[in-house]
Amino acid sequence: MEGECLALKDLTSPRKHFTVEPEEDGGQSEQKENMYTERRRSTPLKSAESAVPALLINRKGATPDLAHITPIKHTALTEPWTPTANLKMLISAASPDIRDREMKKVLFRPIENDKDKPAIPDTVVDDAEVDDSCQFEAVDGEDDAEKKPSRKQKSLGLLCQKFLALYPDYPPLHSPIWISLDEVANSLGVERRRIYDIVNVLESLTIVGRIAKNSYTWYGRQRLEATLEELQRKGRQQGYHLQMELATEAGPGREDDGGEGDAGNAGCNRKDKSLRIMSQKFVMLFLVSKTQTVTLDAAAKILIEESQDSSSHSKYKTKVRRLYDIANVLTSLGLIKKVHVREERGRKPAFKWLGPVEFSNSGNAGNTLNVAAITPPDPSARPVTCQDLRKAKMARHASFNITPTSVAIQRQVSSAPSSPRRELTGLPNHPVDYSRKAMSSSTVCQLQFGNRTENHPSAPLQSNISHSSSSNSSSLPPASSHPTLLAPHLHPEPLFTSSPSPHCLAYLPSLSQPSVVMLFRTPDKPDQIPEGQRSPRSDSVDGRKRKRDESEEAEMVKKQEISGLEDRDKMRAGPQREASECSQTVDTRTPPSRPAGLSREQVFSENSSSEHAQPSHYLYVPNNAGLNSLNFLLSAGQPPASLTLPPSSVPALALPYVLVPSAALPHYPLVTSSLQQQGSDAHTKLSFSLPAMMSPAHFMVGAAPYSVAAASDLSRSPVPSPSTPEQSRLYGSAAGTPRSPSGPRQSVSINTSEPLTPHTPKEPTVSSSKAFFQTPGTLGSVVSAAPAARKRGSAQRRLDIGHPPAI
DNA sequence: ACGTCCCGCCATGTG
DNA sequence: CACATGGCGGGACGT
Repeated sequence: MEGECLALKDLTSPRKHFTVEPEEDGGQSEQKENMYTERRRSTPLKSAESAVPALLINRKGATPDLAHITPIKHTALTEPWTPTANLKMLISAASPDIRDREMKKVLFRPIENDKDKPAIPDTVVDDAEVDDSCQFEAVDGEDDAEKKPSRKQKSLGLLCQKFLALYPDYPPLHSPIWISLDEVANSLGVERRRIYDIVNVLESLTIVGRIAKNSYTWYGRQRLEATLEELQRKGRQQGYHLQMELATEAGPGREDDGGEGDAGNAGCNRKDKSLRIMSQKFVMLFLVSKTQTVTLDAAAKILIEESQDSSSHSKYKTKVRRLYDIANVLTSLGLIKKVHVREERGRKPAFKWLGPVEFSNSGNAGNTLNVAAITPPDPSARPVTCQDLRKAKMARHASFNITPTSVAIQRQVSSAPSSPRRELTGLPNHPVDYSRKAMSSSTVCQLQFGNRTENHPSAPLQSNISHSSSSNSSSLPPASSHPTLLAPHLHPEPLFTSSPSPHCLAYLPSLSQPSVVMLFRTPDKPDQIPEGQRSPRSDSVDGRKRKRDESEEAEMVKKQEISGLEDRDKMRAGPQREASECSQTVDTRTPPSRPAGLSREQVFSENSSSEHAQPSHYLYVPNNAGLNSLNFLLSAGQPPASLTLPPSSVPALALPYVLVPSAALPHYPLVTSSLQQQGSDAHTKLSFSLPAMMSPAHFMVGAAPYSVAAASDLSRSPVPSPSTPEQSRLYGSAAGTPRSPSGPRQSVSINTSEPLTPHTPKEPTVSSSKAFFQTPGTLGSVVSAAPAARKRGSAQRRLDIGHPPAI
């Protein structure tokens, strides 16, 4: 026993955390509870404690128990519990160094980062506050553990640290580490209930994957980056960034909006509310946030359907509670830290993201990248689900709730590590890099990025939305936004899968800051795009597209189901890979000025050509100009669109792309439409009335400094609209503006008018659009399989992947 | 007094 | 039905 325990301990704590942490912490911390920092320290302590056989033993019983318990899991590896030893081994094998470094990084980073953060427009984060502290007491050391652990000592954050300490951040790929919840609970001396809380959050980040009933596989941080990237993508698709803005700024009240119709979403199953999902959503908020700081309040509101109504007040409280649980775990992971944001009203508790934001993943060369890489890589990726946001918003009307959709969340079960992931981001080496921040500030410009594309059918599938919702638009406030479509995928599926987004973004780094080029690709229909772009020829046809889409969807659906049933991993892998192409397109460097656009465009298109994925439209934002000046390049191909377009457009046919001044856009009304496709989905989108545009998928804006731009993407909707070509949606969101209070962005409307573009050097803000979003989840449901609905239960997920719970 | 959030009841799911 | 999960919120702890 002891040995065992010890082993664990050893493994865990010692090396990594300790060393590093202490140092840092000391400096800063003040008090907060669980910071990762603390963790570091605490860990040791804890570990000690826990380590101490006594503790464990106590709880659970004799050592034997432990033995019993444990055995199971590790077996896989080789030995049973002794495994601890194994673990150690693994760990060490894993390259402790790396881990350590990482840890260090992490640890340190935060601090640095914090400082960086510039002020934010609206909210300011107090740096000062930030501290991490370790307070926990780390202090006490060892012994006391037994003593009476204070409440803090029993905190989820600490517990999580202990948990994390048991396993290597980067376990060897081949040898999976099995985790038995019972064992862990025993070893950590806590009730299983608590372990569930931790594991659910970890699962949401693909740090662990569920295998079966009481067993999980430990993935460590290997997949983390990919997962985060995926979450970011999804978050953007969902329009969370918009929401964030709204929420942030606006007070309570209005944020909403949203939703619309889909309605569907509602399904709130247990699962929907699960910690896991909530965790993903919460993380998404950080990833799409310009400031990377999310207040609890905002998060709660966004995550709740209704924000704060009175009625919902209790909900709000509950949500906040859960967010604390999640935050504690994330803090332990070193992904966030607690800060306070000053707002008009006063200060609010908030959390700042310390993890990577930009995944540059891809960074690779520029562009390209592999999106594919991204997605495919891990199977495990988490399913995400997000959805809800919109719901939340929508919530306002009760009506929305009505439909539930199912979600299909299935969880994937385990995913095997199967595919080799790509490195997307360089994971391999260093784990996470938190560097991004730096980047943002300094580097800036290049964001490269990737894009992904995917065309893959899968996406479509997901997309489906409930029909019902579709109608929505009317229901909503006009403005609304709803919609985006988002991909339905969201939820249920694993991120990856869905993820592949349809669109590509192109970011042109080269441009100097100010200028940005956004490429929109139509997600859905890849086919079209390519064509259009390449040659002036028109493109095609909507009809065709649609069909395609539809068909694809159908396929997708099937796939999903299947996959669900089987393995998600597979799914992911497959589909995703395709995506990659888009990314290529961009070059990093493109010429700066706007004009360049054309050339680039082509470039892009070509690259992308590979599949369909090419961007169909480009949004070019000149440096100086703000959104105002945005020009849209539409591919000539677009069908109808051209017509509408203003002058420039006209030529469209002839030209591959049409540049549309932003100014012109206004003329075109934005429309939200929901489309339905075949039965299944309806999407709503925002678009200009112009036909032409496509739906863009994402665009990125690069701007300068600070980080990242926000991107928004849109979703994709595959569907062509029935009648119109509305393909385009816009969104706008751009990044950057610092807005302060400013604004009101209109929701839907695009930013065009707004200033967004410019990212100011300051911070990027997101743009305005808020809009839409929809619930992802709902959509996801696409599948609709009805059957599942009730399943929601936890268990099910694993097992059932396939089902959709729809409600 | 208030922000956090532990604790564990008990609903939901599963086998 | 027993067991596994995990939503949920009362109310305690910390400050």
